[in-house]
Amino acid sequence: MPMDERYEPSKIEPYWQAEWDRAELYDTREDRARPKFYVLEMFPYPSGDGLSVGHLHNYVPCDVIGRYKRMAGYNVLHAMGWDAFGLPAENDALLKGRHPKETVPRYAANFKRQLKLVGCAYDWKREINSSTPEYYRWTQWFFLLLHQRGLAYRATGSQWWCEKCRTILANEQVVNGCCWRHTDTQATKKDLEQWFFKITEYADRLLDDLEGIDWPEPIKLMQRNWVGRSEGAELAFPVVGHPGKEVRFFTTRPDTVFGVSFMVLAPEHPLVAEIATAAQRSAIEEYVTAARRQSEIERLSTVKEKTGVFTGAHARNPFNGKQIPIWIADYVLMGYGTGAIMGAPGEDQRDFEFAGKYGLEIPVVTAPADGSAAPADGSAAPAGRAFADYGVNINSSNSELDLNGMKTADAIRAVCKYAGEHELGRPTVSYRMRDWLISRQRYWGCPIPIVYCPRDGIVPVPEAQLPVVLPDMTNYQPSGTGRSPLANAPEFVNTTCPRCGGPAQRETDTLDGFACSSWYFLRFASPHYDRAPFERAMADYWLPVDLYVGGAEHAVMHLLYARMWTKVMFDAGLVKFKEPFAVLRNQGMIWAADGQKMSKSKGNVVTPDAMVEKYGADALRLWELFMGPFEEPTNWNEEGVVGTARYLSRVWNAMRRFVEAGGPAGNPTAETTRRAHKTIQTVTDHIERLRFNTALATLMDQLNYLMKLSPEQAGRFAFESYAVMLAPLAPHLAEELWRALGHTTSVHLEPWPKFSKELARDEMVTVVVQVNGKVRDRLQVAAGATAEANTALALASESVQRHLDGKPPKKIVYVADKLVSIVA
RNA sequence: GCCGGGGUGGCGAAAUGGCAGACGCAGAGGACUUAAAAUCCUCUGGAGCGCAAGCUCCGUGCGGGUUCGAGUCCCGCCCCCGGCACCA
Repeated sequence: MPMDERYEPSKIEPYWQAEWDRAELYDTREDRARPKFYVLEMFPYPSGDGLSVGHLHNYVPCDVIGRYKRMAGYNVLHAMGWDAFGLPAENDALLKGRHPKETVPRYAANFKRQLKLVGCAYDWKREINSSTPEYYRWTQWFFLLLHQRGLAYRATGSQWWCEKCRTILANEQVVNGCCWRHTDTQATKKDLEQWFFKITEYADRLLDDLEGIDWPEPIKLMQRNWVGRSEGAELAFPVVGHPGKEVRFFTTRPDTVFGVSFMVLAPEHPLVAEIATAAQRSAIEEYVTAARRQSEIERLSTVKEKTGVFTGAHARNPFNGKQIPIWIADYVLMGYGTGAIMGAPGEDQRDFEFAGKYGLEIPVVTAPADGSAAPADGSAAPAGRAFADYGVNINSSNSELDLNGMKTADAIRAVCKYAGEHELGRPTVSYRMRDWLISRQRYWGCPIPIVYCPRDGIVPVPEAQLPVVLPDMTNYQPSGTGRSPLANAPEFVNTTCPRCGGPAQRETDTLDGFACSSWYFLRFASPHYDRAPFERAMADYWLPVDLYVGGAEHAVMHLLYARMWTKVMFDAGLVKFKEPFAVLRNQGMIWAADGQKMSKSKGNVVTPDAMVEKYGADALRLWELFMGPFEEPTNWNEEGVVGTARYLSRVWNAMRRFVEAGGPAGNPTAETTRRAHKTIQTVTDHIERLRFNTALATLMDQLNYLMKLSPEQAGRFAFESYAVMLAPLAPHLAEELWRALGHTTSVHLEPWPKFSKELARDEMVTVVVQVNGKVRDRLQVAAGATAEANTALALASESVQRHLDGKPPKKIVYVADKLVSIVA
């Protein structure tokens, strides 16, 4: 078929997109003779702004992998869906006065149109939307599963609250301690009964199973730090004058127990009210109120000076009988450990600062193990800071226990043993991670399938009655009471108890959006199955995900929650894998040309629509791939698209010249054949390793080479394999080239080209000759030449002789086919 | 403050411890054209030497080190980006 004189993407791209749809080219096939490959990108929230070229830096590379794997012989599952519940949609709805039920599908349709516009190949028959009853029915089902397994419970949690909005605020809606809409109104905390998932029960497994998955190390590290496992001891000191009352606390350094000079309780600690003396009461109350106004990040800031208030009460350290003051301070959090600590200022920098500020004693009980700079006995800490490292105990003994001279690790064991024998405490593991608060006082979310019955209490909605449908409210403004807008829908709230049939009320909170995204990867395996969240056989076949791609901003929460749910499913016998994502990669963020985040308000958004119109979808795709390493962030630069568009034009012209010459088998030289095979080898390797930028550079290089040859010299193999390799990268142009080469089937059904290692091997190599570390000559020699031969050639070089200047070589380093390094 | 990732031409970037700057953008010169666009060819890190082919020196944030050889490994700094957690 003859080719047009010029490459005009606007003529060919819509044609092939329609053709692929018609041929159902990207429908998932389940050919059991082929291995499966499940590639997935984190499903997006379909915003009204549509996709930017920044988003495509995730979708285009995944599309390339999906297309490549299909050609390489895999059954590929690659589908797309919408994470459509949540705060952004609800805010957008309140702002524009349009119901999310109407806007979400419209926005999603726009995303879909844009993805099709750039030629991304998804199996759209598997499209899912987390805000549809067909989907969230099963999110509710999972809630019931967790509830049934004792992993969902109710407890008090505090939430930010704005007195003017009369509504709950998300963390991100609190700016400088005030409401985002009312910058003059201090946000306060409101206590509410809410639902939690017991993710802490999975803490150790979430840590241990990181070992077996291929994820970026920084992400694994962030997860480990988030879980924050630490080993230590839980001890208890009795409160003086309050028989039966004690301060229980966790410490990682029980060895420093002889150096405790005070205790600190979190301001919220229940013991505070009981033990505070009358004289201190008002100061305490004032401090507690102030502490509750701060965000956690503020409270935990290291740059801020430590503050606290004395309760007036004392505790007795049972290890040495000392009476020590009990304080409260905001640097101790109720949510970690037991909400209390022992103050060992000689060995903990925070305690050191606190003791310094309030004139508390600073005993020293640990000395450096090497004996250097051993602090003087007594109360003065050395060098103006705590000695927090492990060392050797000093000043640490009572009549039964003598730690002096013991190394820290041994002293820890000794204290734990002693504490156990005297019922003072026990070794404990503590975690930084807290349980997952899943209640949201919002309208646009998945209703929690729970009913409150005056007779039967908390009753889960039976599975057969799912879904609990989100009512179609016209007024989803905040309720003003702190409850979700659903509380304003009596037809929703008022129901009958599933157990006794009597009048009852529905739970009005909705589920955290992270619940929807904790299982969606399973839904794609059987998206229309209506008897369970997924069809077992399909899940067994497709899961786990072979390549999961998304931004590093989801390093912790989403990925941790999805991992936890998967483990719950495993425990329930629903799936046979423990980890949902075998391989994870993070694409680099694309900033706008001005280095800022692309956003409509900044007016720096570049849309795929504009780029496709100007340069074509293939050119845009190629620039997304070529602009830099896939995992590195970079700034958008439109001028680069000119380059990839020009490259595609050159491909077109080269192919046209070849086809017009009759597409000859030709008689390529060994070198030309070698280059063709080596190109396949390199491109294959680089795509496998997600190094799309260098894969493309290799193809550009090869094109430059082919253009210097006549069609006869280049030969058919070079051009055919070239067109096939272009298929995942520039899918529209590749179809056109393939057809021009005389084929009648889609290039996307072709097998990935094979190369011969034998033929790809270099015949001639450049051996670099160095004298004293500087390059002085280059030898063009046959690959595999002997060390003797190459060394002799190197020494014979005129330039080498000149730089040796008559001196005899002292040493010669030889690297086969690479280098002769002469040291004179 | 802590943790993680970076710093290479005018720009985006290449480079298993072995030729620094592949590939592209921008720029300069030339060919084609009445002209322009498009396309094609040549040059393009800095300094110096040479009529010339070419040659020499310097150069991967800064300062040290290891090595025959360092953009790459080690130690100490500076700057930028991301994340967050004073976690007892």
